[in-house]
Amino acid sequence: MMYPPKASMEGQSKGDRTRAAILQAGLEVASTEGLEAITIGRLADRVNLSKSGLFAHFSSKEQLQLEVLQHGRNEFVTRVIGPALAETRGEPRLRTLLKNWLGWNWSNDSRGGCIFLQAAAEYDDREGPLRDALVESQHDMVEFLVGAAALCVEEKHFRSDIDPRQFAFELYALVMAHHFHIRLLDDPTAPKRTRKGFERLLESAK
Amino acid sequence: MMYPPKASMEGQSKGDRTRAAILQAGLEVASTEGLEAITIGRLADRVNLSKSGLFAHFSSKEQLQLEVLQHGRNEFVTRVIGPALAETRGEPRLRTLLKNWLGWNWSNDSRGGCIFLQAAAEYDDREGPLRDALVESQHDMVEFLVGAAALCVEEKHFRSDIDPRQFAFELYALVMAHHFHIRLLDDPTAPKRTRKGFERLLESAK
DNA sequence: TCATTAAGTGAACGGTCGTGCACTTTTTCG
DNA sequence: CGAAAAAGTGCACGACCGTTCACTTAATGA
Repeated sequence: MMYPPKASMEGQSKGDRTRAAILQAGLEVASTEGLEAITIGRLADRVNLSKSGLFAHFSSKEQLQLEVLQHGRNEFVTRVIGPALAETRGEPRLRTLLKNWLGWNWSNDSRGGCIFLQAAAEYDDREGPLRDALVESQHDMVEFLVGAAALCVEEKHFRSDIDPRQFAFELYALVMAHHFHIRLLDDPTAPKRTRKGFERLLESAK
Repeated sequence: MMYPPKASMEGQSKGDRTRAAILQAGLEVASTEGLEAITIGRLADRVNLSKSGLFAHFSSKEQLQLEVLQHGRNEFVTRVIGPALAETRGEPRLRTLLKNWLGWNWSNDSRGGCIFLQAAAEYDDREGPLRDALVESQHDMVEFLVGAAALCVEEKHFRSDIDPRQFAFELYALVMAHHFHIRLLDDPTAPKRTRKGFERLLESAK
């Protein structure tokens, strides 16, 4: 009796805990460097496992990547979508969404990346299950934005002739530009510009 | 005397022609799959050379990538920036710029990619000469946009209180969203939405 | 507690990568 | 034409990759 599982880990076997640690480490790597940058050896070092020890948790590297992506979706729902849904429909929800979305990052340093935007560049030209899963997640994301914009129309926060899909397109555009300016150009004014663009977008929809 | 150089290639040695073919092939690969997807062997096959034969033209793979990126910059200037500069300053120049920008692609199929946006995702977290070169090119790009917007103010096409840098941010945002929707989501309405966003952007600046 | 099962290890495989080198072939030019 | 220089080849190397497998170690539950 040396290292009994802590009470806080109740109901989780050792394997489950290790698996969770792997997926979390994978998400961190994928968010900054991409899903293709995930390497069994590198990830094994990060969680203090041997290559084969880590590999044994998954049937293939692709399966590992798929589960990392799914973990990213879960975390995004928890940290961004959920808080927005808890807000009043219409404009307030949209504002909460953007706030949490811009704070959605994973790395330890101050320039965290987005696993979805990284993966989008990696799989926009490649076929296979990973691309399919990514496309599905981004389709869902767009549809959520469209729905959120449609609610603004419904709640009379927007004019009735506003096209929710066009609104969603332009909102996502701003978030992408934010990511680009922060991460590549290291531009500290990016959040301010993103919010300003957002305000203009809202204003022209009213 | 079997295969004399054609007259059209006058002034170019065989080595120069091979080099140009390599850079062009490299640009095609980099535009769709990224600069990191460039592999000596793959590129050698594409231009019918042996690995070492191709390698002999460059001092390292990194140097090859740098030259491919530079080739991309040159092509972008020729095909996008140039035609815009030939147009009247202000709004007409901006419209020409966007038109050619959206047509800026390199692949054979209908979903050509942009070497800069691909590379942005690849190097936004990595240090080194490649990132430096990319950042410089994108900095220049942004400054060109800022200048083009500033000319709109100067020509009284825009209100005098319009911030050119904010305008540039939002314009680039639309182009990024275009790329994303075309390539990942395979959305044929992307050009229409991009132009609609552009019109709204212009309208709110007048 | 102790046998059963789960979790993790280490070495090895075939494959691809960038790079170096000795060599052959082709181009170039006096 | 023929020699010098340029261009291209073939092979090998060390490093890292994903994956397999026989094995050891640790966790689990009756």
